[in-house]
Amino acid sequence: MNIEIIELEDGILLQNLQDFELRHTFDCGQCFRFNEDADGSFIGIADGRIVRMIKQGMDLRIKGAKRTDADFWLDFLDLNRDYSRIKAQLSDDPILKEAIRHGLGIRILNQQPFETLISFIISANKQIKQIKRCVEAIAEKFGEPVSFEGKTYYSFPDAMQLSKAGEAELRTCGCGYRAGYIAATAADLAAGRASLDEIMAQELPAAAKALQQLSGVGPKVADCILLFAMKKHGAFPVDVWVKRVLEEFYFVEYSNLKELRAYGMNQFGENAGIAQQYLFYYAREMKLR
DNA sequence: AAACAGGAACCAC
DNA sequence: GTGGTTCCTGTT
Repeated sequence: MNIEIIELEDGILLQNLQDFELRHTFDCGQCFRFNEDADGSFIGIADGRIVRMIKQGMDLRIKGAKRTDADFWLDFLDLNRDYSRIKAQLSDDPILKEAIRHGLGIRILNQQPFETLISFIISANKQIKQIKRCVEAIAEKFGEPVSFEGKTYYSFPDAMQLSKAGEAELRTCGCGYRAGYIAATAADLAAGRASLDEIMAQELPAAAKALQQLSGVGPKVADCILLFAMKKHGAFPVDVWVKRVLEEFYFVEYSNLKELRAYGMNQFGENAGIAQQYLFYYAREMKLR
C-alpha cells in the first residue's frame, strides 16, 4: 500500500496506512504490554524498544522510534501485509463479514516468541487484566530498565535472564501454579534443549507439536504463539470467546476444544487465525455469553 | 494372554 | 488451560 516513512525529531511517522487501528489491534487479546492513555495514544514496549504510538488519520506517529527501527515496527505491526485482500476473501462468509465490520483495523502482531510464550503460559485461567499485571511484574523483576518520557519501563527478559528466576520468585509475580511451568520452560530454552528459532522454522503442524513439548504449553497456548509470534496464520486458538461465537453463529453443537479447532481451520483455511481475531473481537463487543 | 500406545474423563493447580 | 492419573479400547 505504499507506506511512506518520515523521520521526526522525536520518532518516526508512517504514512498512508490502510486497515489499521490501534485499539482494534491492541485490544483483541494478542498483546499484553501496550496500553491506551487518556489521549487515545498507546504506550508499550517490544524487544526492549519503548514507544508511544499516536494514530493521526491515515498516519501513525511512533514517538521514541529511531529511523533505523522503522522496519522493526512495520513488521511488528504486520503493516507490510495486504489486509484488504484477506478481508475480502474472508467476507464471503456473512458472519465474518459482520465481524470484520467491527474490528476492521485489526493487525496480527509479530511479537517476540519468548515473551509471547511466557505470556500465554500465564494466560491459563486468567483474565487479560491479571495477565498484564503478571507480565509487568516479571519485566520489572527480571528485565532491563529503559527510561522514556521521564519514567522507567522494563523490557521483558530473555530465556537466559528468566532462567535465573526460581519458581518461588516467579510466584511473587503473581504467576501462581504456572510458576513451575515457566521456570521449567525458561530452563529448557536457556539450556538449548529446545529452540524457538528452530520451532518457528517448521511447518505449522510440526511447530505446534514441538511447542507442546514445553511445560505449560497445550494446544491453545501453542496456537497463540504460532499466530501472534511466528506468522503461522493458519493456527486457530480456541478460547471461551471463540467457542461462544462458533456456538452462537455457526451453530456448532456441543463439542470439545479439539473439534472446534479443527472446525475453524477447515472453515477458514490458511487465514483461520486472522478470522479468529475478528471473531474474538466481535464476540467481546457483542458481550456474548 | 499380556503388554502397550493413544484417547477420553476427571480433577488439582 | 495444562498436567497427571485413571480407565478403557484397539492392537500386537
